Amino acid sequence: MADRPRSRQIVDAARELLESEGADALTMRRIADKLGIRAPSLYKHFADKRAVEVELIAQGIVELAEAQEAGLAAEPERTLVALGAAFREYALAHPHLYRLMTDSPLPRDLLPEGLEQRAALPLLKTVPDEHRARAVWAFAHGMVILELDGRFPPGADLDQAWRVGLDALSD
Amino acid sequence: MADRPRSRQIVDAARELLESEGADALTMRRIADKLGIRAPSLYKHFADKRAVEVELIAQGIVELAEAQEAGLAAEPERTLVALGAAFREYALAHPHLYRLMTDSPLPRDLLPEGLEQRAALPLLKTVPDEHRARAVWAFAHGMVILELDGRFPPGADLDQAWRVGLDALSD
DNA sequence: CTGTCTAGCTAACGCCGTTAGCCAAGGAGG
DNA sequence: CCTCCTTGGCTAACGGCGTTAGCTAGACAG
Repeated sequence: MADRPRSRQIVDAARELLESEGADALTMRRIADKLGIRAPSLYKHFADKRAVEVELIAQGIVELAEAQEAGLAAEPERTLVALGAAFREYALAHPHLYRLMTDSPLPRDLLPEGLEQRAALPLLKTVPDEHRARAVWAFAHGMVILELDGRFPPGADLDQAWRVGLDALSD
Repeated sequence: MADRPRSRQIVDAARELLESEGADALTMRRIADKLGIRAPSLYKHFADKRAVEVELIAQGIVELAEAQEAGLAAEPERTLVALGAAFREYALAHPHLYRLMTDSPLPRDLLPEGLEQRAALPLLKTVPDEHRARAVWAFAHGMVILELDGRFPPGADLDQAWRVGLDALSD
């Protein structure tokens, strides 16, 4: 269902709304408006709003993984730093999407099989120990989401915090 | 306004709803129901729903700081471990409140003066370097929110991840 | 020609936060 | 004692939300 052309258009419209105006703008009526149809018609293509969101979440997960892989490829030494930089850069470039991806419990049953492992690959390649990898993930996610939410004091040197954190978690 | 007795009752009702049924249950009508009044009457006490939420957020910040201080006091060695344990314990005990506290950009202008510094004190006492302190905060928040959102693989040994992370960030 | 499926539509439901406007009770000042 | 103002309720309503029910125009198959 989700790969029919109309469904793609719906997801594309949703993504545009989300990225340009944030989560509040992501409503069924607004999506339909963009396509020149009425909101109830969307339900011919998706079971509910959550199903549309899940598509966006899946997109985000894939793109975030790709960004990390590209970061690794571009800077084969200092891999953890490259990984962290790519992670942060993607999140800051797509703040609303990143928030959507992480705001709610992961809808595992609705996501494509294997997506989760795929997303974890770049990190696990760089940090083979699973416990340490989880610590790095938590650190990176924490840094990004606190930055997105403006929780650090204005003017705080976040580059430095990233450096200190990744350095400590490196060895 | 917020310290008048009726206002306290409203915040108490809101907190009960939030903690027992989650954010979806935190509506002006549900709050009013609990007090045997109608939703519009709440606006005699609070400008809008966000103002009620801000009270809850302020409560959470204070309690989280107190929990960390108590944790430190109980285990004066291995301070970072004590701090982390207290942090995690509080968040897991009040998942919906913790989420409310961290889901949105911090409403600095609406919070009592000095609250933010107060909240940071236990950590800064333990980790004087501000950059390292921020890294620890990000790690702790990341661990907690990923755990609350069920993002770690089921069965993952999170105690171990906490240990590895805090140990790495310790020195 | 007939039937079925697709993808649109309108109308409506029950929520939500919020506003406008009314009113009863109580205390303050003359 | 009467008047006036403030406090804290109320009802009615608005515009938005996700969603459902039920209808229909068109394409396409047998």
